[in-house]
Amino acid sequence: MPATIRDVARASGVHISTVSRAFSAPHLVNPETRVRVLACAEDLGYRPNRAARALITGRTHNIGLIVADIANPFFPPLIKAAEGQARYRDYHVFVADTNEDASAEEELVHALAKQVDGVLLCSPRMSNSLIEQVSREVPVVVINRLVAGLPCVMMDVGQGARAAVEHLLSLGHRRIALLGGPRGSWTNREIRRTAGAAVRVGGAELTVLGPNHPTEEGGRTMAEQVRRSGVTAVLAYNDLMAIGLIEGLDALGLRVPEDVSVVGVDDITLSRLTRPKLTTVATPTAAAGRTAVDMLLQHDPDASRGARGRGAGAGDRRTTAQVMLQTELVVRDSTGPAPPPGRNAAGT
Amino acid sequence: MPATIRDVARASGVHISTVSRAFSAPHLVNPETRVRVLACAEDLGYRPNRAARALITGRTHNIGLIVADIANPFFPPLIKAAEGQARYRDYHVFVADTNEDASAEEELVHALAKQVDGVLLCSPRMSNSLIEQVSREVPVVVINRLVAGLPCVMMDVGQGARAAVEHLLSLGHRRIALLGGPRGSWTNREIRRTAGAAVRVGGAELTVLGPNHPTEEGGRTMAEQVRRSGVTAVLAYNDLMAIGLIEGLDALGLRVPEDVSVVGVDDITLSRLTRPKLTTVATPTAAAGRTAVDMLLQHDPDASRGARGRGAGAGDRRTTAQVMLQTELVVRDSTGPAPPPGRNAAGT
DNA sequence: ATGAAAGCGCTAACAG
DNA sequence: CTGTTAGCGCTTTCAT
Repeated sequence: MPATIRDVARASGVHISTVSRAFSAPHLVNPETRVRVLACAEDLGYRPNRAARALITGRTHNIGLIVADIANPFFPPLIKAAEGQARYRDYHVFVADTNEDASAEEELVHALAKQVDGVLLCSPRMSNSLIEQVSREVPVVVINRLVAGLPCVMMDVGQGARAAVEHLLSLGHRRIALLGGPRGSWTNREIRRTAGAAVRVGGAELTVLGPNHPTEEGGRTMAEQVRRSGVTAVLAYNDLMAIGLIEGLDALGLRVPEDVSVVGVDDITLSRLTRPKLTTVATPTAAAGRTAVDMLLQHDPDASRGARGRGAGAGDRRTTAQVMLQTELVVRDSTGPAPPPGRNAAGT
Repeated sequence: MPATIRDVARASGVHISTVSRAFSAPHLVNPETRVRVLACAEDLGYRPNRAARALITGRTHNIGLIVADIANPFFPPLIKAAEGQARYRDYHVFVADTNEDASAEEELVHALAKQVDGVLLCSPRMSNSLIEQVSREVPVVVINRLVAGLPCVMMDVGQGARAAVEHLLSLGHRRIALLGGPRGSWTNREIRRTAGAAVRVGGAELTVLGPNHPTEEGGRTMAEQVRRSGVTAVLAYNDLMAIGLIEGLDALGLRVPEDVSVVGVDDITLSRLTRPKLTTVATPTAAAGRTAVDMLLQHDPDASRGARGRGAGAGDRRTTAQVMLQTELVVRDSTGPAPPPGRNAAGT
């Protein structure tokens, strides 16, 4: 039913290879012929079949985007940015949700491999060695993880966590808890490492609580343990957990920030809308999505448009870049001066 | 580099068509041969190339999902559910974002048409006639809109709006505002129609404010007008606007629900997390996503699994169903008794 | 500048 | 049950 290249050839009185060229190598065809062919194509509503083309060129003009949980508010802005940048470069994008399951990730890469020119792995839960392995089947760019030898886009949550801790120290907090995220998360390790160092430098004390499920629920259920730990401030793995924790603390009669200060990570939209507004480490998720797409498509031969590095420092060279995007501490209302000793209900 | 059907044929000593059958029509091949072939395939890491297969079968095992704004918190749960259901049926899904632009919608359908077996149009901004037109190029299921002759999945926001208004009336509110959404939204019309009727039945007064951009910002900027209108309760087009409005009212010194009651629509995750917690009309977005996929794939010949109607009433018959999913009023903390006359700062 | 022919990876009759 | 043949829609040598 849809018009094929043959229909266009017939209508315009040329051979199909000429029609083909009119689309994919316009300079090889006589301007007049080309105009005529294109006009016929337009008339018939003809569009080259990308799949058929891919069969022979080996390039599909599709990319895959694999995320742990579409409904986690961290991802949609990243997906949106990646999809936008991809389509700007004339690529379509498959989105797949793994439900936080590492084996689903692997299966998905294999299933998608033949249909895409590359895959974006967002905050993968797979092991590094598995990532390296699948990257031999299809080009991969990893987001939110450092994998040697592979192109990676990271956000410098380490720096952000340090800034957060220093902020808390400057407010007089001396007993700080880290509400950890999921096992196997690179981000989680980074936060833990740098927060640990910063707390040590400040001569304070860090209690690590976790690992936890990176959700609001995960945060809420930890409220009791936070209270018992006797800390006056908490740095959470992400905003969702921070918000859940605030709710949980509230239910226990602890006020934020009067009794306990809470800092999140990500700066999802939600964090501006809760009360108190959340102090958090803002991560450039949209930029990460764009940059990752640019890195994946960096060798695209027919990059007609948008080819040159938008998105911070993807680099034009034929190198396997590893990009670290900067983060920023956004101070809002969930952090405040440490309460005077004895005021916190700790342990009682 | 990746193994082809020919490699498998060579390795297992059979003709390629036997390999093909081993995968797509297993019952037509001798069990022993099949086992051997499958083993070789496994060894070589062979996977049928879906695109090549599609070229001849005409079915891609892909679907397209076109949404106005991935980052709008209403959509991710829908996308997640649709993607999950699609993959459960062994389909991959393209996701595309139109940035609320009708012409982008149309273009996207055309661009995707050849690569998918069908498209889900989520809350389309296109005109009905345009939708009908594109539906001749590729099968379409429409979500959140009624288009004659096409399969549609709707949520009964009308019923929900009525329930919301009745809730407000029972709290003593007599002057109610409707904070409208975007022009061209079917949902918006439904809410307006039924809310109008319910208010009339209750002998109260309805002020319509809008249309507005369906965002938090859209709600916030209307706060002043809401105050001037002198109403004691507001029904907003969606939760985002309701939350924005609450913020705006707060900035004007009006308390929710003491001075003004506010009801949203959608029950996005956020509405449980703001203060006050939002009273809202919960829409079954995940069910809508699943149902729409089931309707789209209803004639799938090789529905090996998940074929029979999960998802409310998609129906097995060869009909063009139009499904209306039920909504539910969730009463939380943003609604309360109407303030005694004179207490509201209206008009002053 | 254009046409002819071969073939990408696969499935679908049709024989046998 | 398995092999043969043709061909899906397109690009790409190779001629002309």
